[in-house]
Amino acid sequence: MRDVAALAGVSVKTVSRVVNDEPGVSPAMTGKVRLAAEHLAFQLNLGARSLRRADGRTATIGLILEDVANPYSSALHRAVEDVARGRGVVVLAGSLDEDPARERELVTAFIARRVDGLIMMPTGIDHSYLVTERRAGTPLMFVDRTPGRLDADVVLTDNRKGAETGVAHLVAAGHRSIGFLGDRARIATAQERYAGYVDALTVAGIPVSHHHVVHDATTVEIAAKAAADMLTGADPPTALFTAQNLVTIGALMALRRLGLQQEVALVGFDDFLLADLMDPPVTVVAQDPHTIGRWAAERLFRRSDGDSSAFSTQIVPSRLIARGSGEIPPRG
Amino acid sequence: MRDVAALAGVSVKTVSRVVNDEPGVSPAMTGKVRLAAEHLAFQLNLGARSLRRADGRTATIGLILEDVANPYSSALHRAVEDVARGRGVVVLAGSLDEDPARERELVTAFIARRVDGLIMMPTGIDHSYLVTERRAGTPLMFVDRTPGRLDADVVLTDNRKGAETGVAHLVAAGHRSIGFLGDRARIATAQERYAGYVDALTVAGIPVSHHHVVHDATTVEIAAKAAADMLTGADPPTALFTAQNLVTIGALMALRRLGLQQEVALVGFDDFLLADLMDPPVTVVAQDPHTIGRWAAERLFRRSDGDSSAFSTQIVPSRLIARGSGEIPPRG
DNA sequence: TTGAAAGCGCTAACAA
DNA sequence: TTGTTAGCGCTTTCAA
Repeated sequence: MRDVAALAGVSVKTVSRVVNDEPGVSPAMTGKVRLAAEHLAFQLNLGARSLRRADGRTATIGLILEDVANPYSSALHRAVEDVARGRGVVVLAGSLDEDPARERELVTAFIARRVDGLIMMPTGIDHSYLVTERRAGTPLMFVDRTPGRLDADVVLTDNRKGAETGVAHLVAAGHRSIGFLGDRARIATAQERYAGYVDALTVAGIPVSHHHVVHDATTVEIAAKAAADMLTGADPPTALFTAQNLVTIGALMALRRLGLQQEVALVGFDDFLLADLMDPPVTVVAQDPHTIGRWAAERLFRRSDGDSSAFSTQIVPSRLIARGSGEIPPRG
Repeated sequence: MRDVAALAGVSVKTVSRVVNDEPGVSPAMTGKVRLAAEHLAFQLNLGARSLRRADGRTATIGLILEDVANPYSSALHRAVEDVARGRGVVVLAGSLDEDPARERELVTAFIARRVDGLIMMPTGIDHSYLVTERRAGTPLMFVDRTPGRLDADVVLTDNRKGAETGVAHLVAAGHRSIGFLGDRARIATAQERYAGYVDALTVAGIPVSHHHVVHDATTVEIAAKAAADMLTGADPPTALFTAQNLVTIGALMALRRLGLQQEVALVGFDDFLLADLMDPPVTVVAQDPHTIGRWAAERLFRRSDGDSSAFSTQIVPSRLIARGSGEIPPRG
């Protein structure tokens, strides 16, 4: 910038004014400065700007996801990017892998770079350490899960209601014996979805059979094994409700191997690519990561703009998509 | 930092030394400083550091992808993140959407934040504008596609060889009439894959029939329509080679609708989630986005560390995964 | 082993 | 309308 000022024969402050489109610079000056800037391929240093500016903004936000490569996280990422782009803000992204230590590392790394805000899918049970960052002026938004020991803004899927809808759909098809397969039971979303399953059975007056419930199916293989065991054991269910993506896939593999894919009904929580090309096409309760990301980003920017209303939880509705697997009637 | 110094009763320089683990500070001083820093919840400002430091490093790199939400891009993203994490570097990510203007915006936004390097999937035909940035000291790596009008480091899939392998696999199964469906023909990767298709046919002594070749199937629907037209037209092929992910899905939809999924062989370029759960499971030529991302990041950091060897192109091999659809023999 | 002074590139506050 | 001065938080340089 000094070089530009020298070449244009003006002061640095004038260059700064032109670069920032501040009013009160004569067209002649503006022209000279622009020419010189062009000539020297001048690139504004935003780091230096944010160091000096009163608000200290960096026009950068941090996004902490379970894994940037998983479909749900990356769809959310894209939605956040789109909102940020509209404000000239860029996104630092990082992956957690369900590791609270990694979460803290990422928070520290992003705070050290003075992000204007942080959107995160929290892991672990205690997020009280974040009050310090928030007090220091960094707005926080939590997505997909509620933080532990911290009152904050959250955007969530209606896990319980969604699961209830999915299970009720099976009940409506005539099923009275519905198996539940869920992932890591310590995760709040998994608990909510199980609660929704119980709700639907309760409403229908069906008792919960514990040999029809499996938690902690943390991988596709474990889920497949659990589903196969349930389906080949005594008193097999006529339908399955799978509470997470990978669990759904595991169950599909088990059904396929047993040749039961046209016999046993299946509703999965969370949509996945090509679900409609499976045989039969898979009925799911679809989450809406795009809306979750958009709402979170919009709210974050409102906070950043000074909105200091009370913290709140926004619930993004899920949607049942009937494709075939969930409409199979119980075997006579 | 000034506050920490005041509380600890030392100079800012001493605090700086402790924070940066510089040698030559007495344990007593170190202890006092750490205590004060802890007490004040001191967070180093990396922006200020990089402004002052001789090398100007920000410990941040930029990653410009086709779309952070697409599976190929996001797998690559994750690989880059993993390499960066090992060096305490974070990743700014952005989506291009095949738009050269957006590419320039992202480059400008990242350069303004003084990233230590840039990894990008280029779009458009002219990247000569980047010589300025490179001369200013920002190393550049291109992934997936070759930049236009710019000599640079590139990491690519062996598109031509991979496509040839896929088509040769169909030839080996006895097919002599193999349809080609590709996406946007102006993209270099699409051209390479088409060249591989021609190579395989040429090697087998099979002439290329132009009514068996469709380019510019840019959406799933267009691909499905093109596949259906080809399969229901005069002289339908007994096998299909689809040169891109979405094209493969379109073809699968067409085969399904026509009830030909067990009759017509299919090999697709690029793997996709659940390909092994389709009926029949889909044979593909799988790319390796993880390796592409890792190599690109490793090379970028070597450049950043001063490696000034000649620019080079690294080719990441693809791999044929036979699952069923590609092994269907031609109809008698 | 410790610290004082200068300055990275920019903008706030004020002066001309 | 334009410029001068100071200083953001840190590291470099050099001196004690």
